[in-house]
Amino acid sequence: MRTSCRFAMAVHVLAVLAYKDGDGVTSEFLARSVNTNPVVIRRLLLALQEARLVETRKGAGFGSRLSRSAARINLGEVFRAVEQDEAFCLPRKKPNQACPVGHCIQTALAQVFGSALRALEQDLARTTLADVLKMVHECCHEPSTTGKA
Amino acid sequence: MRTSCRFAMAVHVLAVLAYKDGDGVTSEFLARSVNTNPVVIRRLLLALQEARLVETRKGAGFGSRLSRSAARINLGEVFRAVEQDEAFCLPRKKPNQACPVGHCIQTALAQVFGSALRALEQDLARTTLADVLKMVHECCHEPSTTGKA
DNA sequence: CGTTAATGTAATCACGAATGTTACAAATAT
DNA sequence: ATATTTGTAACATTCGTGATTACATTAACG
Repeated sequence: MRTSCRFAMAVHVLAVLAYKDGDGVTSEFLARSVNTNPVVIRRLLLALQEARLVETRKGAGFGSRLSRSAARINLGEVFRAVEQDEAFCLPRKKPNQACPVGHCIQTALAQVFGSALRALEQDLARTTLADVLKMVHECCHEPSTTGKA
Repeated sequence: MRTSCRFAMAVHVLAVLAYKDGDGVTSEFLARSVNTNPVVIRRLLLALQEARLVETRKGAGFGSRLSRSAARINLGEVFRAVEQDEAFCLPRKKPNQACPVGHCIQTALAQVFGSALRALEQDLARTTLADVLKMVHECCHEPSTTGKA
């Protein structure tokens, strides 16, 4: 399985917004933290806006901030906001409809995929953005960051 | 999220082998059902062989068959056999290490991803290849396949 | 107002991963 | 031996994604 990086980037962006706790953060600042282009960030923010996870304002001195507290945003929502298209993909070419298995397999796979996706989202929903922020803080305050690994 | 098609193809291939119940099936036959090239199938079969899900023999009149009964193969195993590399991907470029969030986010994400992957595989493990075969049969024997939906 | 700072968005490029294809060596049944 | 089939290398093709540039739009602030 290969996911797009959008989910990872989205969590990163939201973690920065949580870290900045209410201050407006520009797409350029976010881009420097993620190490990418501001336009990529803005595209991502559009999806997060639609899902009502962030609020964005144009104009001097603004940018984006969380629209709820970090404790009330879970990663299941983030996943849905950002990976709306089908998570599992089917082969490009349609299977051979003359073969009984080829004719029916996609229906069967749809069921399997649907269930797996629900399980995935449910697990993600158990972690909130506040949990992520806590992990970040713990990692930052670790005494030795110079170990060999 | 976008997965490769390998998992879908693998389930399709295994379903055909289950359908053929013990007979040797050639990569060419499988390729016709999946509607792809035999070499693609053979590459997939290599992974399934390593995972001890199928047995393959060279030579005239052979091919591949399941190495266990369909009821004793679950889709979690198939997923692991075929999607061995990291399911969730991180951005290509490393985040800005000077930013506290950028410095720590990957550790946090690794935990989140690990848990989500386990949940995904556990859900897949609840379905066996025999279940898939049953779904295929049910779909084939449905009286009306001509409905508008 | 006009200036400045920011987002929204279209168009296009670049890159990487996956699949598709061809070709041929190696193995095995008959 | 011959025919059949897999294993595998090498290369082409396709496709999705991220990166980049450019510019219109919006909004604060003097």
